[in-house]
This record gives sequence, C-alpha cells and structure tokens, in this order.
Amino acid sequence: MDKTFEPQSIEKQCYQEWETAGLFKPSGEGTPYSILLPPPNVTGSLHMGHAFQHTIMDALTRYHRMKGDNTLWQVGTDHAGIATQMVVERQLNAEGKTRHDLGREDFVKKIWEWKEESGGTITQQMRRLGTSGDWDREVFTMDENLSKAVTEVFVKLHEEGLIYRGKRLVNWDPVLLTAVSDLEVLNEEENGHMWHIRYPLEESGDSIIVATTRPETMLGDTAVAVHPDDERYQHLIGKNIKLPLTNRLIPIIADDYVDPEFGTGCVKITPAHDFNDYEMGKRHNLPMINVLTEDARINDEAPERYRGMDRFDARKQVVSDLEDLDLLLKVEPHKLKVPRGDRSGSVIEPYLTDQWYVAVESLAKPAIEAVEAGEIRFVPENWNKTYYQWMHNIQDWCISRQLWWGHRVPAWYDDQGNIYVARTEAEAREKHKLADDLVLHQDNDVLDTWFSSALWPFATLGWPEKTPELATYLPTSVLVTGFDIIFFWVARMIMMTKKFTGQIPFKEIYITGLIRDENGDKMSKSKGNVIDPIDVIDGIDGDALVAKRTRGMMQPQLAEKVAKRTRKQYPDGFNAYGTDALRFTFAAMASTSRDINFDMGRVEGYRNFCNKIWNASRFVLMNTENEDCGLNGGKMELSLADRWVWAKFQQVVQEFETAIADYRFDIAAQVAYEFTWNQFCDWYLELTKAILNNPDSSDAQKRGSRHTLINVLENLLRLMHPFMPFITEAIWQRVAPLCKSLPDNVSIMVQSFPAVEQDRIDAQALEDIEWVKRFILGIRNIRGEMDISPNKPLDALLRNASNEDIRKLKATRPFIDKLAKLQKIDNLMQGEKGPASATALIGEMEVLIPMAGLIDKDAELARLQKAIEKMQKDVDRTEGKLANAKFVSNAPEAVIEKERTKLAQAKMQLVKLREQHQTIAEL
RNA sequence: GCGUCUAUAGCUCAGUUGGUUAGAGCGCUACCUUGACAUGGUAGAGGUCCCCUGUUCGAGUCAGGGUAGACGCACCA
Repeated sequence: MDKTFEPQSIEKQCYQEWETAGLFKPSGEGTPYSILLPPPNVTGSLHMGHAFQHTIMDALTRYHRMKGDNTLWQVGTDHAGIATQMVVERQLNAEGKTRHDLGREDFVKKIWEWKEESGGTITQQMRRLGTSGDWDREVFTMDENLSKAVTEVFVKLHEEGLIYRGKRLVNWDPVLLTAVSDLEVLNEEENGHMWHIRYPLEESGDSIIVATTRPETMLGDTAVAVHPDDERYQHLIGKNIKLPLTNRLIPIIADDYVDPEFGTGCVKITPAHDFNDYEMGKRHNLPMINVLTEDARINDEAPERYRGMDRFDARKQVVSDLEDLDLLLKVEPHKLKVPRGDRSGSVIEPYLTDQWYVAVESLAKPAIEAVEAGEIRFVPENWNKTYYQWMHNIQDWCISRQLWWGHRVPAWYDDQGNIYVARTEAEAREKHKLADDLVLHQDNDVLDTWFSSALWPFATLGWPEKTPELATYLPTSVLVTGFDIIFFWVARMIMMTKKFTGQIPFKEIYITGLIRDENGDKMSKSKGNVIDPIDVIDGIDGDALVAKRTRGMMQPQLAEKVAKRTRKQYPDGFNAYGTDALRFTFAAMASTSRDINFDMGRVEGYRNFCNKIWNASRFVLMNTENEDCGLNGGKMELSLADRWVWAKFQQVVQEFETAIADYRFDIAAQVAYEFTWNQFCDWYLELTKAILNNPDSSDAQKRGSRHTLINVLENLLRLMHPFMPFITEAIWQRVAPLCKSLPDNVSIMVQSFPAVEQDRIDAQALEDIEWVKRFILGIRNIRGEMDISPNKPLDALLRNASNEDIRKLKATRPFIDKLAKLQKIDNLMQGEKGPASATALIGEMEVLIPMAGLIDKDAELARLQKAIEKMQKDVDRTEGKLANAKFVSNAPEAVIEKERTKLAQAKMQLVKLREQHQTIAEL
C-alpha cells in the first residue's frame, strides 16, 4: 500500500466493477426498500445540492442493501421543459435564428439531439459520486412509458372533470410567451411609484382621484371602485367617468374589497390585467378589455398613439400625456412587489388566455389526510406545517405551457372549436363518433414539467401496467429532497399517487438543508461562489477555477470581482480530496438545520480522516498479512485491549444504527469518526503494539491480537461503507481474505452490515481500559507540562492504591509500560511518604514521578496550582448545591447521590493536591 | 399581515426527555521526525451559550417579551 491515500487511483475502476457486476440491482430478496431519485434536469450538471442529497440517498441505499433488504434506488432524469427549451433556443439565437425559423418539429428534434449529446453528463457525474442506483431501470420523463402514463392521467382526470380548459387570467411570461403557474412567479419587493390621477366625471365638473402603480393599464379600465360605506363618495356611486385618454365611459361602483384608508379610497379597475380586479370584474359583470399583446406591448384595443409600444414605454407616455392634460396630481415613491418569472426574470403579466387547469381541491384532501394521519411523515417534522399551510390554500393548477418541448396536451380541436380529449387522435374520433374527413388538429400546448414529475412514484415503476415492481416498491420508503420543492413536487406526487394508485408515494420525507457557501450565501454564478462537487473530488488549479467561475456570466461586469474573490480565497484552487472525503463531509454536515454552510476546511479534515483509515489499515495489514491471524484455527487468547475494542465497537454499531434510523447522518458520521480515530487508532493500535512487539507474548496472545486487529478493521470498513464506498472497498479487498474465506470478485457493498454482538459487550474490559487511559494520560500530562521528553523512560511510585487498582495494574502492566514509557512501577507502603514527586491522581490512587533531576519545582507548583483552582471551583459549586435545602428536598435521590459522591471525590482530591503543593513548596 | 427557522469557541457546527467541569473539526500556542500516518503525535489556550423577565431545587435546553438575521405564503390599488 502507498504511504498516503490516493483516491484517484481507486475510484473509477472500483465503480466500473460494481456496475458491470450488476451490484446496483435489487437482490429480489428481503424486505423491500426503495428510494426515488428526484430526477435532475437531463441536460444539467451536478451541483452541490445534488451531490449532498445523492450522498444521503446512496448512504441509505447501501446501508439497506447491506442490511439484506430488497433495495431499489430508482433513478432517472427530467426533461425540464422551459429550462431545456431555453438552452437550445439560446444556442439558436447565437446562430442568429429563432425556434420559429425551424418550426416545431425540427426544433423538438434539435432538443432531442441536444439531449443525446449532453444528457449523459449528470448521470456520469453521479457515478463519480459513487451513487449505486439501478441504472438498468433509468428512466427519462419523455420516455414512451412515462409519456403513456402522462396521457393516461390527463385523460382520466379530464373524464372526471378534474381537468378543464378555461379562459382566465393567468401569470403570463411575456418573454418566454407562455403561461406559468403561481409557484413559478417570484414576488420581489422593488422601488416603484404611485401615481395619483384625476378621473373626470361624465357630466358634472366633478372628478375622482385614483392612485395606481401601473398607470398604463388605465387604457383597459372598465370601472372605478369605492367602498360602499365611504361617505366621501356616496353621491358618486352609479355615476359614470369619462376615462381620460380613451374617453370611454366607465361606471363608479361600490365594492367591499376597496380599503377606504388606502390611497384615495378609489381604485381603478382593470379586470384583464390584475387578479383582484378580475374577481371584481366578474362580480360586477364588467367588460374585460385586454390592452396588451402576448409580448406585453399595447394592442389595438387602446388608442392609436399607444399601439405597439412596450408596456414600460407606454407607461411613460401615459404619464406624460396625463400631465399635459393636467390630470396627474402627484407621483410618490412606492415600494411594491413585482412578480417575476423564475426562469426568465421578466415581469409577469396577468393575462387573459385559454389554459388547461387541474381542479386540485378534491385531490388535496386525501393528500392532507395522509400526512395528518401520520401515514406520511416529514423529517424534520415541522415541515408538515409548511405543507398544510399551502395545501389548505391551494389554487387550481395551470398545467398548459405554450412551449414546444414537453408532453403535448392530448386534446384535439375541430374547426368549430370543439374539444376532444383522448389518448390518441384515433381514440378521439372513435369516442366522439367523428367523421373520418373531419379535420382535427392537436392542441399546441405542452404540459407543465411538474405534471409528469408528479407521476414519478408510480410511472417509473411501470404504471398504468400492473408490474411486479409497482407491487413491490410502492409506497417507496423515503423521499430525500429539499424544502424548495415541497409544493412543486412533493405535494403533487402525494395527490397524484393517492389518486391513481390509492397508495401513498412514500412513507417518509427527509427534507435536507440547502447547501450554501461558507458565509451562508446561496451559491450563484453572479456571486462567483459556486463550487463544483467534481472539482472537490478531482481538484482544480487556481487559474482553472477562476476561468470556470468567470466564464459565460450573465453580468460580465462582475467577472473581475469574482476573479479577485476567488484568487483571494482559493489562490491554489482546490486539492483533490476524493469522493469519500466529500461524501463524508456531506454526511457530517447533514444535521437538522435548514441551511448548511459548506466549509472546505471540513473536506480537508475528512480527507485527512481517509488518510488515517488508510494508514491504520496499512499498519493492520503489516501485522497480519503473512502472519497467523487464527483463520485456520490455533489457540487464541484475547487481551484486555482486544476485548475492549470489540466492546467499544458494539456501542458504535448501536449508536450508528440509531442515528441512521433517525436520519441523523451527522451523528452517524461523528460516531464512526470518533471510534476510528480516537479509539481504534489512538488507543487500540497503540495497545496492540504492547502485545505484538513484546517478546514475552505467547503465540496465542499474538494470534488473538492479530485476529482482533484484522476483524475489527473488517467490521469497521463495513460500518463506514455506506458513507465512504471507495476507500472501504479498496481496503476491504485486502483485509477480508484474512478474516474469512471468500469466493473471487466479491464486493464489500453486498456484505452484511455489522450487527451488535451481545457476547462481545464487556463492561469490565471497558472499565479497565478507561483506567489505563487515565493512568497514561496522567503521566503524559506531567511529561507535557514539565517538558519531559516522551522518549525518556520514567520510574513511577503508587500511593494509596486499592486492591482493585493493584488488580488493574497487574492486568494492564504491559500497556502502561509501553504507552506511558515507564520502566519501573513500585507501590509505596501504607503511610510511606516517598520522594519529592510530581503526581497524577487516578481516582484515589496517586501516581508519583520522582522529581530528582527531572522536574522543575516552579513548573510543578504552577501545574498543581492550576489543578487546585479547578478542583476548588468544583468543590464550591457542589457544596453550594448540596447546602441548598430546596435542592436536597426536591431533586431526585439519584441526582443528589451523584453530587455527594462527586463532592467527596473532589474534596479528597483537593486535599491530596494541597498536600502535594505543600510538599513541593517546602523543598 | 400569517407562518417557519436561526443565534453556542476566531471560523463551520453538534449539544436527546431540563441534572457532573457545554463538545467536535478547522484555526491558534508549545514540544516531538517515536517503524501505520507531519494529510501525523503529545500537551495546552480559547465560551457573558444574542439580551431581558419568568417557571424550576436546578435552564444552553422550557415559557413570555425583545434584538439581529434567513426563509415561505398572502398582499392595498
């Protein structure tokens, strides 16, 4: 083995072997366990959020596979309608063309080509991460089977009246030229203005003042509303206004919706361009005048001078014209929420169009109940509040998109505008008994990407066919995802799966935190703080990192800042930390918090941990390969250290399993780390040296220690495999044959997970080794503080040693001699004072290191003084507690007893320390 | 407006049903090339647990109120 761990040398080959051997497939035996991969965008690439979630899913998958479950990780990718179409459109634009130049058919063909070309990127990157999904079952949302499911669901919902088509106000993206759902609109507060405009009445010279943030929409006003009880305007209700600029007559109406306190108490009503006005328009049967084109220019409904103007230019023109007419009273600055499309960033217009909707109310009810009844459990639990809040206020879902890339709406129209919904055109004709020569054309719209994603739990398992997979793996075990898509995806999967299978899609939903940069900022191209997980694995030099971060920026003016920041923070780029270090980092950071700040320092720490495992294994192999480890029989004697490490390991297995069951991957990682480094390496390996390197050890003792060394390591590798698949596999291949005879080409990933072995739990061994540790630490502390070389052999004297201490000492003598580097230990007689010494307290026993020629008097006094002060504080605090009558009368007896014991101990130790201080001071 | 979350060491974070001296990693200080590992070892330093009030024998933990910040939903033109 190399002296340091080189991840590059093992990862790729290892993965290929797993995949070729078909180890990612379900075993077909055992309790079903399944996870759905939230399908990433097929043409995307892996970001930190994916890497994090995929690590968690893979750890769970590997863990359950090793536990013997029939484990399926169902993988696949999403066609991501708008996002993908935009990418390809941008490529066309770069060639000076638009999608309309190609036409629908050729454009869609082009997207398929792009998908073939770049569609493999993310799944290849997932492989680099070691993910063990069943690639043979990989699906794409536009695959034939999935498309069939989409059509089936659409038709069935339509038959039940749960999908309908209607002309309504929708969120319209005037850049992408499509409707979007409420969820795809982000409302950001921005600085705007409030314009106060005078609307003259038709007859009297009277007028009314309205306040608006969107003066250009007045071209589509069809009323002005006041509150019915507003005394100021009572006399005007029912009168007409002569709308400036258009000279249309519009009524003054009364409606409760108007807040008399706000603005002037008069609201201009534009039903075709505002959601609230739309509702009011319906209540009062107002005409709806759409004054905008689909790309948000003024249309022919408006006076000629505005036609063709962009909405924002029109706004300026309208304001200026009103000013000329002396109808603009004032303009004040005003903060308002501006709706923007989450993809395009453009300002969304409420726009009157025909769209397809899902009536969600009846679907939402069972979906709410499933969570309320505890059939589906959110982890952490408080996310169910977020879920309920949205589900209780859910609005009908606009599912049609005016795009070309996606599942086309299965509806056909004749020239009269009749609509026929069916699985195919042929079915439509048959179902509605249409004449063969009747010309039909299919609906041009495609479905919202999330419509097909909503079917993911059952469509990927073969629905609408009744497949064995569907029967076995639904409901799936757990969904691992981010809180950002609870509404987009999670809620809709629950609704659809309930509706079409009668089952819940998953039993648990583990909501992960969001990965941010080390300052808690969201990673984004414009901030220049994006970290590519592959770069953490493979490393990247400083120049390449800067180039990567500044390439293709939307705002090139930020490039310099980004470059500067990057050079400052990562002057040499990233080291190649390897997949296992990155994965372990993710596991260790997966606590319950909702934001996770990614810190490269931790990756480095866990890379070092990998190296530690590597070198510990190197040590173990050096002492076991070509040695007798008891594999072929032979007498074995387990040392106290051997029994201790086994006992300790049982605790680790127990804690690890509990942590995984609670989705506390941070705790599981911590447990594994602590045992490996602080127990196995720091103590056990050192303790073994006292046996293996001791000429007095018997063959049986050596055999016992070698056997323990190799077998504990083998168990430990299996324990850590779900988090660190590559390094554990690489080492295990060398370790396992020393533990048991195995067929060729076996992998650690299909071995069983370590189980707690009751007969290895050994309280006495645990206690004895803890005593040894205290003894050794006591001596080391004296050495450290007294500046005595760790190499210098010392003599020690024991004072006040109990029979139990003597027993322990006898049992552990070789360990203590070796690790504390003692050459002689004598026991002082009762009452014997002993020479001037530095002392360590092990319970009631004192260990004396004679000072002659070794120890600096002042240094020892200072060391003792420090210990005395600490102990005194302890005594004071405990005494205070016990002196409190209320404490003694109210606290549980066990707690009081504990305090009493503690106080007695501390007082005794304090006395000893003072005596010692006195003795040294008198020298 | 409604709702959710966060505040603990210089930094990034754990801290379970309230109960020993509040922990880890990184960073820091001193010493150490000891045959697994300097990506290492040994010994240390470092905390007003955001603030106030309360409940309690006892509060980092529970309650109320504040301060600072993050997020979601709905919004007044």
